[in-house]
Amino acid sequence: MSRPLAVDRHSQILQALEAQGSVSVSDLAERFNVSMETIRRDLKLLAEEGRLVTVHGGAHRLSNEPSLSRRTIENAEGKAAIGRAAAGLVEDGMAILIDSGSTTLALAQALTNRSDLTVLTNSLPIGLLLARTKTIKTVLLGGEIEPNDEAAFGLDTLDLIAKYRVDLAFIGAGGISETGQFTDYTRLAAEQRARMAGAAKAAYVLADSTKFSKRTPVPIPIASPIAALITDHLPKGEPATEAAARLWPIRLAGSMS
Amino acid sequence: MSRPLAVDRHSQILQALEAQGSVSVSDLAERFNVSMETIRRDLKLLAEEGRLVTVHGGAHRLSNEPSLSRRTIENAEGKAAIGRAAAGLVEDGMAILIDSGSTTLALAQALTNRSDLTVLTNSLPIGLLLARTKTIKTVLLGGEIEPNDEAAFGLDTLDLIAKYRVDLAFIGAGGISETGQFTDYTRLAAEQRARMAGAAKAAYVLADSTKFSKRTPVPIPIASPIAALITDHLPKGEPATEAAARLWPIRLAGSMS
DNA sequence: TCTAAAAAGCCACATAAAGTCACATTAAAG
DNA sequence: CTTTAATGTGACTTTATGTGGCTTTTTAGA
Repeated sequence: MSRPLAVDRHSQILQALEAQGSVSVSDLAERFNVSMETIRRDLKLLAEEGRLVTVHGGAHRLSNEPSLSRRTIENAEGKAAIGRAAAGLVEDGMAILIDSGSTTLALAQALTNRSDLTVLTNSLPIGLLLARTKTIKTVLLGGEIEPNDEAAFGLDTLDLIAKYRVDLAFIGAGGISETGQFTDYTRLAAEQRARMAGAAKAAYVLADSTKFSKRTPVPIPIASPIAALITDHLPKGEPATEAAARLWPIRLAGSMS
Repeated sequence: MSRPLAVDRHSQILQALEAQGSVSVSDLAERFNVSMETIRRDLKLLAEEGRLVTVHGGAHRLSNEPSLSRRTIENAEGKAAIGRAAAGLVEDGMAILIDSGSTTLALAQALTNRSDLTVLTNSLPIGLLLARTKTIKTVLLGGEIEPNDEAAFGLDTLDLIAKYRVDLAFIGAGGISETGQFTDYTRLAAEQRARMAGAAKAAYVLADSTKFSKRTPVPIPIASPIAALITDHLPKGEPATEAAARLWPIRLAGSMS
């Protein structure tokens, strides 16, 4: 008795997944006349290759993962405190620029009860949040959307930044290096954040305490000195903490309720 | 006896939430033939992931914004049918432009299981939806955000549109005049939609049947002839229906389930 | 405004489907 | 004929769902 090829089954599983979005172990076992165990082994294999995600009872396509919302949870309290502190710097009538990221999203949240502001941002969640207040004029800096950040990056975004001049800019960062420099994941993102800082009369960097122990590859080439680094607290013993404290003025956000 | 996948239920709950704004535990329990307790556990899980908020008796969207969501409900089935029909025109590898609006949002929804597409849009919900697929490259046409439309309009948006050339454009409309012309609420929006149509090799207008009885002040100055008007059905007796049928090729979207 | 019935939520426990792992079996390859 | 990779089997564990008792919230009537 000849045995059907396993690879055929694998490609058919992927095809079914493409068509239906999800598949169940029991259905597949019946369809291919193999045991559920075999199907499970198939799915496990394909999952290790990163071609699907297994769930109880079957598997579904990768996608629709709440990448941003999960990050939002990390040190949510500290970020909220930073957001409130940063919001305190914003005066009525100002035009400000808010970078993408979970910490800057906390700032946007803190601004929702304000009015008579113009906010520029490249972040979709921030844009949506502020536009819905209907009291804050919101400008979205368009461009190619980076799914993980849920924000726009690219040539178009850089072009748009260059067209505006704002009072304040609030910039995020991927991490802080041992030398106290702000760093980012990609060359493009680093450059874009630097340009954002350059478009404002005063630029603040928002980075919560977890950033001091994160290293990302690209330094953000900030041209003009920043007004302050706003953070929730300074982790002791980190080389990044002391280096940053020597380089930038630091504002601590009281992380009370 | 095999059990249906829980993840499918979860995504359907989220989808229902997207369309209706809120869902009730008892309705969902009946719809999926599971106990209310199971639904509660689902909602609790999704709430912990930050994808909805639970309330007594059910759940609703976070950031609940009525202006768009209410419109979304109006003739939701017809719009979904239009979305599916329009999605059928989109081939792999294409670059397309999707205008803002509830009807075009239905198109975006129908495209979420596709890949190898580039989509340009000025709508924040559409941009967010498609970017999260991670398989569709999404470009957001930035500009000033109009809160009611949750989309970008303005000089910046027009500039960005001019920089791109796409295969297909799908345009919305505020209403249809007695002479069969598409109309809009503001001069700017009308101009912008016309430019969008002009940026594509072929432009389709998506307008559901309720639009034939709506009159909005500004005609959309479409320069090149559109490829077709896609609608769910043609209301009888409306002067706009007959006028539009004389002016544009019409595609009817079968509004089956 | 107060109060009682109804609806919804919560929790602990029961159960069946799904998953895991070790081992047996079988077909293909050398 | 032996080796190897794939698949099946059965014992056991984990997960998902349902059920019933009890608490909380909502609603409606006095």
